[in-house]
Amino acid sequence: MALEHAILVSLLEKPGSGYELARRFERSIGYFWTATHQQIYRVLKRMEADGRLDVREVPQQGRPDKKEYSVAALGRTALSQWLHEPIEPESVRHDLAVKIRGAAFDDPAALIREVERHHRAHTDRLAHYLAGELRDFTGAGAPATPDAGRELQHVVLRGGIAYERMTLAWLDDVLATLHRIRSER
Amino acid sequence: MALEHAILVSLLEKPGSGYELARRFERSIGYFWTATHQQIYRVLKRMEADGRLDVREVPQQGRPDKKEYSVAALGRTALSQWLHEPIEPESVRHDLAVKIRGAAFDDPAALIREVERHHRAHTDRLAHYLAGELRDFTGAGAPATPDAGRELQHVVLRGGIAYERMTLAWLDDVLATLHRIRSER
DNA sequence: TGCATCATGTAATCAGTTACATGATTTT
DNA sequence: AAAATCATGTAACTGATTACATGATGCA
Repeated sequence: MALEHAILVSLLEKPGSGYELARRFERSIGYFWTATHQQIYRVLKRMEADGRLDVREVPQQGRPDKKEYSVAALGRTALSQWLHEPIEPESVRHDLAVKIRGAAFDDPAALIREVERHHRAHTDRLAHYLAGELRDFTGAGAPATPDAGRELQHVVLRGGIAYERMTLAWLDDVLATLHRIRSER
Repeated sequence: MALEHAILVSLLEKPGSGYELARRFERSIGYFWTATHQQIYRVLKRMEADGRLDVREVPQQGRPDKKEYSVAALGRTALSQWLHEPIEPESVRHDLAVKIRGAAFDDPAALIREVERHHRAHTDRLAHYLAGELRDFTGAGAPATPDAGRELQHVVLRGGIAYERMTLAWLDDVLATLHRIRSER
């Protein structure tokens, strides 16, 4: 269960409420782990009950009060322990690949639109990552000699960028293949 | 739920038993969708009850009897319908990236072994994919003018190869970063 | 004799998604 | 006046994993 660990990492980087975590899972942390607010609230509650997190009620003006979570000693040791355990290289789940192979039993040309849609989504995501990289790591405002934490954040972001670039190149390949199949029959 | 659809595609390519499907999910289909035999048997039973699959008891000699599943008319239309529905570009779940960011709060150097282990696993997987490509698509025994089905299988496999290559390059980047961090402090 | 392969399943649990629900404030 | 943002949750369901369970054949 890496959601708990992703939450621990995010709260170590900066304490925050369930709502704020849900935001982060749409941004930075969400580049490599997704979660909805429903899931987050449930897990936060459990982790607090288990003593992994501390909560603090923060009254706010002009906004509803929030519960600010931070990592307790137990949470830190849980994370440390997980970091020292080996994990399995993840198994892939790729719907679009299932569709592409399924298209052999249907109309392959009908998939072109869908693949183009995915291409646009990945183009957007890549632009978003690159903007983030410029803002946080390679731009004028970024520190010249980053600490270990920033270096690690950056290498993870570079992974996201490499993934999106690879995916776009592959989607080009898929589109070329679909066009070829359409013109051949 | 793409498991149902992955099963439909696999059974359209070739009918087979739950056991055989479980094998395939460790090989070809498993390149982009994983499932264990427990899951497969459960889903097969449900799909048969829903009329999407036909079953045939096949007596065997020297082996236990098996139930051979094949796609029924209802299954074909279900697949066709799914192929025409748009799906969301998948959300990523990447444990190792969580670990890498978490390492900032622990000992980054301790991750080097783990990353090296992943590197080896991906090297093996790439070799496996490349061997499959040579055997089925680019080698001497492969047909010179493949049909649409084979072309689509090949482009999916090329995606797997591209993914493994990208991952290996990124893991090199991660290792270089971890070594740099270790030597800097 | 013991291990690997073929073959099929149940039960319990955990993780994740979807739908429903509320209510204040701020911006258009 | 309506829509978006901030903020937190419950309930039901679906999907996935882990553990348990059985039994035959074939090979070393």
